Amino acid sequence: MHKLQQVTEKFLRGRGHDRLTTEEIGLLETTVDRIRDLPARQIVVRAGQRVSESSMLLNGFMCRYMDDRAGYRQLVAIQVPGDFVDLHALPLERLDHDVATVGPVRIATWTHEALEQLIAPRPHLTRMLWFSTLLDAAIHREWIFRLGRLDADGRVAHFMCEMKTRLDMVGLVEGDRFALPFKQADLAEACGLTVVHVNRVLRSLRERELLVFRSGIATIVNWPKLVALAEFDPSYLYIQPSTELPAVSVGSR
Amino acid sequence: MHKLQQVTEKFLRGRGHDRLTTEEIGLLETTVDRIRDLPARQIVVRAGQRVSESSMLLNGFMCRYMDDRAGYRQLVAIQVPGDFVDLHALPLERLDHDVATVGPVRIATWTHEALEQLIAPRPHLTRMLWFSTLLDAAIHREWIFRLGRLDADGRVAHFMCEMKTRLDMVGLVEGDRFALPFKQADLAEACGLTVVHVNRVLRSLRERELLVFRSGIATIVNWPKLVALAEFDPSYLYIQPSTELPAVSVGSR
DNA sequence: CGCCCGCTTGAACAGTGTCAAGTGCTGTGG
DNA sequence: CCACAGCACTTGACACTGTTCAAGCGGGCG
Repeated sequence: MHKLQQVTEKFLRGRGHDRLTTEEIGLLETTVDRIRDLPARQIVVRAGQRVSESSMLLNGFMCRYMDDRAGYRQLVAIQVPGDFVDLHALPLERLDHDVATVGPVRIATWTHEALEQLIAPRPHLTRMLWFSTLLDAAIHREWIFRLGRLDADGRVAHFMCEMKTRLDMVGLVEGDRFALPFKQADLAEACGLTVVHVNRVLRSLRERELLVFRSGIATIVNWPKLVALAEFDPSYLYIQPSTELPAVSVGSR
Repeated sequence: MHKLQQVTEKFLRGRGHDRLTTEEIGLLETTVDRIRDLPARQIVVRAGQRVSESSMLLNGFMCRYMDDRAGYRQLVAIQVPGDFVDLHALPLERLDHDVATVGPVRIATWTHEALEQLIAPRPHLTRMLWFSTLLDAAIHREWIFRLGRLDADGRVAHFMCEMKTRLDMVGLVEGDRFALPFKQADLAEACGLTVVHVNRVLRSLRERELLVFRSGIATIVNWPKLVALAEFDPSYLYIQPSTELPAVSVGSR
């Protein structure tokens, strides 16, 4: 039905020690329930809701977030192409947060029924999916660090370093530039800051010639300095050190 | 070797929809590699280190943390009795953070070899272990919310609400009091604050008659007000709503 | 053309950090 | 038994980071 690797092409690309087998890839490809396009800023899953399918993001950006009492959002995760967006819903059954698109996206969806049948007799595949949910957890931890220990400049810089590195792994960085369909308000929600202050931070980063972010395009101007400001160490992304992969450069440290 | 449920007694207690079978419990009990006592403030795993065993916390408190450039720590997780401390190391193989004891602890350890043999032919057990690592991820997300959206009072209050609720599930709350072998400096590291400010927050919570925390004992004075200040909604802890469990009260909302 | 949304800027203010000093308890050695 | 050292905690004064409130700008789209 779907060409081999059409859907899973970017999944776990460059991550971890281990790899999906060709058979596992084929099985995932053929058991996809459907592929859908969704518009920007659409809520896909509501917190507390029972979930019976999980999706992989093929194109675009999605986010997961929680609301505070005043209705302000705190993003708790960003998903980029190749990420399983809500695979954790398979063991958890319901989610503790909302899931929404940022820009327009294309997603592939599996029913939990199909996934369960697929993984039950396949410990290795199960392990790979488990691993992918733990990558998200590792990123969560780094976000805790970011919010708990970095100042505003560092937070925004760190966020950008992470995005650059993750997008690089799936081939979505061109030279020193990458597309990021975020408003300043979205950055604010990701970094625990106000829009006004994010604006000032971006100006500061631009004036210090570290990074330019304008109209959804981020341009890295001085990667080493940005990394230093962000105290960014990509080891939490579990990037495969050696690589027989198609040229996917991995942001230097 | 170990009496049934001696080790796993508190594991996943009151959590989630599903449950370990008696057989699975027995298998976990009999495959424990060893049980150890460790002193307070001992580092157990270093970030980046290859890990070949995972431990369940039987008594005491452990934490996971990351260091910033200046050497200050940011706690990214607290483990309480019944938690698998570093089970995520099984799929991840190495960890992106340090693991240490807070007070003195007792832990049970399984080799990854044993766990792998155990889970390979057992999809349901695998699922339960996967689930338990995702509970940690859900807590991570709530910590992101806590740090991103709450002020200092709210953060400390939220932290205390979470501890109270989690400890309640494993029977470690007596009335409105529970032991928490934390220094104010530890709270600071968990809440992204300075020690000085944690001290002021604790005074404020005490004076407002919400919570008293002194010499490692937390006393809830006004739970509803504390919960409100913390914007605490325990649904992220995936507490089992119905319960045929031995009387384990679950902090009211 | 004009409106709206996202971005930008300024000024005043609040919350938290920093620095510095001091208190009180506990354990230890004289 | 007391003195003292060390550590956790406490408090005050002040600086600074980030927020709040308010206003203005600019470009894309109906």
